[in-house]
Amino acid sequence: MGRVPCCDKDGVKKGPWTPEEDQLLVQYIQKHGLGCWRSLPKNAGLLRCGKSCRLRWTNYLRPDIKRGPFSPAEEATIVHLHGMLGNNPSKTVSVERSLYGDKPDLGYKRFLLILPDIHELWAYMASQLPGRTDNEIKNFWNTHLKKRLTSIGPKLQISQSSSSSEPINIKCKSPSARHMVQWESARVEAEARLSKQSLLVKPTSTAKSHPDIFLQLWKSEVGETFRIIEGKDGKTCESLVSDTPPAIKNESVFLADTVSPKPFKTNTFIDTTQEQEDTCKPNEDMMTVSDSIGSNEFADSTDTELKLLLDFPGGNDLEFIGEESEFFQLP
DNA sequence: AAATCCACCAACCGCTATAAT
DNA sequence: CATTATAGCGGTTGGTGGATT
Repeated sequence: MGRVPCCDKDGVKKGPWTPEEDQLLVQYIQKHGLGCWRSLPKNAGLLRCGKSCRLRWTNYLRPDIKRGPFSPAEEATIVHLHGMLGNNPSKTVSVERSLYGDKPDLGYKRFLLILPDIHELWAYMASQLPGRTDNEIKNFWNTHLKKRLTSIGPKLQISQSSSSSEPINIKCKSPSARHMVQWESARVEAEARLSKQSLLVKPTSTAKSHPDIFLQLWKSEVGETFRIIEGKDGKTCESLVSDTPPAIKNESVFLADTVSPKPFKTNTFIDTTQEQEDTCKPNEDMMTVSDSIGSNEFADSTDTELKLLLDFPGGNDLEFIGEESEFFQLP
């Protein structure tokens, strides 16, 4: 029963590929096209397993791969997506909303507008950066961007007193950097809270089968801050969603303008003491809400050192997303 | 000049979902 | 339906080359 083995493990070469092996692989694929990786090594005269051939082709030999350094725009995209999504592979967004019993409302759909349908982070980033592979992006993040973000950490002025119970004061001049830090803080915090709650609350069958962390986020305080946002004209988010398909890009940009400032303030204080005490009060606001930031504030960026990494043309955090229509497909 | 350190990145590993038998 | 291979993913490792001591 089942399939025959893909290749016998004995006699399979490992390690770096030689130019001769590359040539054999490329020539074979050019002649026969992409097909069964299992039979490819034998047919191409390679002493490699099919998996190794596939990886070599996917990550290095593919003709549409863009080599060379990442452009600032590519860097910014990676940083921004990583800031929004993190790199936890468990953050799977399911499109099968019917699984959840309670039907998500329109506000939730809007919430998801800025959270693309991610199944795999690096693969998704690769899909947003034509010519780049997930492996390349992952390497670039691990060796360059993570380090740079760490090194500029002090410039974000995320100060924390000696007591861990003191509030974390985020003072970041760049609106986009602020937005990213704020979102990441909220996301991490919400995850921590959900994690704590999952330990405190008896697991139910429905809770166990709740794989969508974004739905949980939406139902948490973070989502709350999105749900209760008032638009510029005083309407709520939900009320802004029409039944007819909107001009997605414009609406989403507007969403970014209205949503990002409201839940957070310029100096966002996240009271960790309060957080520890409030783990069983999911409905209380955990964010200090202020109206001190509006879309106008996006014009006052002076944080040039962060700008390259974190900002986008036009000063709108999510404007770059507008270039990719895939972002705005409703789940 | 030799030894050591460090950054980079290709390749591997282990895992999961899906497809084939 | 059960079993097993395959494809594809994120995380990690290890070789290589340049920089520093």
